[in-house]
Amino acid sequence: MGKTAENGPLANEPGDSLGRKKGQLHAEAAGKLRSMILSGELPPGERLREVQLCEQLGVSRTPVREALRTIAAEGLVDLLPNRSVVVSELHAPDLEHLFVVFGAIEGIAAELACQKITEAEIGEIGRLLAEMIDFHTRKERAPYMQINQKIHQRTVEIAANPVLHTVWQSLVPRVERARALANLDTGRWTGALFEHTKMFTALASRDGQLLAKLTREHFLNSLPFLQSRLENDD
Amino acid sequence: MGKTAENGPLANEPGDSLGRKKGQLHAEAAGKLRSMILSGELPPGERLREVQLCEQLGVSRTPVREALRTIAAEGLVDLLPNRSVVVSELHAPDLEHLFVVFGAIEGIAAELACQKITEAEIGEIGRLLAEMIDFHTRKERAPYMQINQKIHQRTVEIAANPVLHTVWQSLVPRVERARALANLDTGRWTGALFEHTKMFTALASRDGQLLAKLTREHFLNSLPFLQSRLENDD
DNA sequence: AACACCAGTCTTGTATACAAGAATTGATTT
DNA sequence: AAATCAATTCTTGTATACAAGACTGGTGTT
Repeated sequence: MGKTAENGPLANEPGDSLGRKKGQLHAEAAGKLRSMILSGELPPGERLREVQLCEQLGVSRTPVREALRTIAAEGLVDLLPNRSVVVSELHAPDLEHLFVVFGAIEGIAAELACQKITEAEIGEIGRLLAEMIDFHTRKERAPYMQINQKIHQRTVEIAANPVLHTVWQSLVPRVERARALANLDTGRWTGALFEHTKMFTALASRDGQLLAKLTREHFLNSLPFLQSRLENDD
Repeated sequence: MGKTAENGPLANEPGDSLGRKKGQLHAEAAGKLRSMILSGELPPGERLREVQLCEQLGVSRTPVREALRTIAAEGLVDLLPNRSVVVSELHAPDLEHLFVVFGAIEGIAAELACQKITEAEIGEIGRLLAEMIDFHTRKERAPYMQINQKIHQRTVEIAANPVLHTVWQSLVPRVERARALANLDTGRWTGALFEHTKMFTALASRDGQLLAKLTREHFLNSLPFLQSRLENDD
């Protein structure tokens, strides 16, 4: 009977050389679910049955349910009362709303970051950008996206405004999901990279006004690619 | 021993004339916890023990834990791994962070509202402003605050961006609490009112840039009054 | 043949039991 | 007397059991 959680992918074996912390299965489950949704493995509209997720994640329903609450608050899934939870849809009009707001948020972050950034941090971002360019030339999309995300995250951290950080965090999963789609277009991918280099120049010279403007444009430029892609799929 | 959930405050009595649906205790618990935190009943830094919350809310640990995950994703509490959940802090320095972000959010709302507002809506806001001025001259602060809040809310609604609306709603309770304090100062009260009239002029002439600027300033001007007041209390 | 109704099944919602990780207190040692 | 360690207690993390609400398929009636 109880064969559920003994050796699932999240279970940490005794000989786990990574020294992974135990506990917090719900956090790990939330992470897993996030990436499953962002990767498209769980497409929009998909009904998520709890027991099925339990089997896939190798944990019981309790952490799965808690994880679902977490990602529901992040807007990745919708909770239907007494019915299955479903992966939330990404409609084209909603996307414009999201990107307008998110661009503005990152714009504020950009301005604040320019005021507060240190030389060491400029160097750090520069190294990340170099890595990202590298992955782009090698056409390795997954690592590229990871570094891209890291640059945006570090910028918000450097802005050093916890309220801003919280708001940003609440929006970023949805944006991340959309961005994953957008960069499937190779032309936009290169364009986005070019914009990033311009943004770095503005950051390095601490031109907050310019960086904010570039940041807002960066998001608005991605929008049409996303929207056209959404129209095809859904 | 099982006396926990039979008659807690969340249990819906048979004679409940509201016809409230059963189930969804976790959602109700989340709502209760939200208002307890926003009202200050659960002050920042407070350690939340699950069983204690269970007794207060009259439910078992399962919905309480799910509710905690929800409001944690909203940033109201911090989840310490294997330790108690604590209400997230917000002191005087944080207040500046809050107002910078909130001012920017309302600034975006202002710009969007200027693009979309109808003549009828301009009239509506104008009437609200007139009412507010009336309450100010009569020194009736509570109704003044209510109208004030209504004007800001209508502006965000007119902006017609659901993402923006959600973000705004997540921040407004904290701002509202702070604003209640700030207007205790009569000088600032009059100043705020004057700013509101200028903001209305900008809105009526659909000058989004100007309105956004005035809005941001409106919040920044309130800040010093609040901060001095917080230093005394906490 | 179409519709309504009922039973069986599936899925979620909640409570509780159990285990493991922290914190605390008291005793023992130096 | 102070510090350290051990044992108790407290708290969180996870699994499972049970109940109640939705879905599905089939049967009977019109």
